[in-house]
Amino acid sequence: MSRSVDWSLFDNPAPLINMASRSFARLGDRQVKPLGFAIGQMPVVYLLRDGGSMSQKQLATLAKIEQPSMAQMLSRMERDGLIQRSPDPADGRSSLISLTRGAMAKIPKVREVMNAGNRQAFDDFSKAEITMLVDLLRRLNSNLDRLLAEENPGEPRS
Amino acid sequence: MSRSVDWSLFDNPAPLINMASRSFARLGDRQVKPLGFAIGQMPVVYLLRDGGSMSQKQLATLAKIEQPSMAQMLSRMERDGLIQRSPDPADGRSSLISLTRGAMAKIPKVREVMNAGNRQAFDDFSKAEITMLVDLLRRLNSNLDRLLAEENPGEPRS
DNA sequence: TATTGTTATATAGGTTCCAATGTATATGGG
DNA sequence: CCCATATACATTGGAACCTATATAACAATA
Repeated sequence: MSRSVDWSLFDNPAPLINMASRSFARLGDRQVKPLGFAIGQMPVVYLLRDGGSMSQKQLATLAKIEQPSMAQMLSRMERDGLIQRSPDPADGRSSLISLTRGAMAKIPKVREVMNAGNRQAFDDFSKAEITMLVDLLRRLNSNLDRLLAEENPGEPRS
Repeated sequence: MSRSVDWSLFDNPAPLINMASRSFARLGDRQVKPLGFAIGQMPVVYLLRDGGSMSQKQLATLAKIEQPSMAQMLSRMERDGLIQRSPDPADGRSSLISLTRGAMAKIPKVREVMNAGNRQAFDDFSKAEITMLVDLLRRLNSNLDRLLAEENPGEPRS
């Protein structure tokens, strides 16, 4: 009677993707937490890694998360001494965000552990298989973006 | 100078998977919210869909989320009239969870909209490509599980 | 039976996401 | 110059995860 109970629950792409996403997050958090970072902060670190600065809006757009999520994350990063804000001389509403020297100094180690973790996760994958996976995921994401944009009466275009 | 800024951020599998997971969640939420469900509740609905009942622990294990996450979700589902708890006659600590009649009645429509959404997301994918994607994801998940289990001094085996 | 350990839930605290809304600064047209 | 609108950011509230503990019932044993 419990024949198909826990079978097809993880046979579809969506739950598998959700599962992988959570596992990556847990694993990544373990890797970068000793360095004082969280996994969700990686896009910000990446975007500001060469000492540049940009507005909260830019960061949210490039990292593809909503502005409130970015605002919340930046306030935690500021609290933890990872970023600093300086008023934008050209626009009184916005401030320019950059990494602190302490955060910059830790970037090499961050790259290192992240790369190591990635290698392990794709241990038995051939280069072709990784390429294939990335390609399929990119197509899937573009489909999903389209669906989200379509059914969202919000912003048809800019 | 902004040559590689927003390029390689989404070239690796992990961020692509995270992105897809979030998109699926948003899309799924839109689809099942009119029916009174949330996307995260789908595993519970699936596991109890034929009127059976099980403990919170079983649900958490089968849905592959932690027990506190399940507890929190079940309390929301109870609040929303989707599930009911009855004391387990055989064990005073646990209660048996089952779907309410109202929730059961809505399952066909849930299946319908979920299937439709899935079809759209994989619109331009061949059957072989979906199979390939599922296969790659399953392998990835098993690698990730292994990594999480290894580095976790917590539960070696059960 | 009293102690000790295990198990099922519950609770607390924190992160990352979302939607919706408020606030303050720019900006462009009358 | 003033007002309407657009924009940048902040705030609120909620969902779905996590880790770490507490509580209470059960189970095994000394």
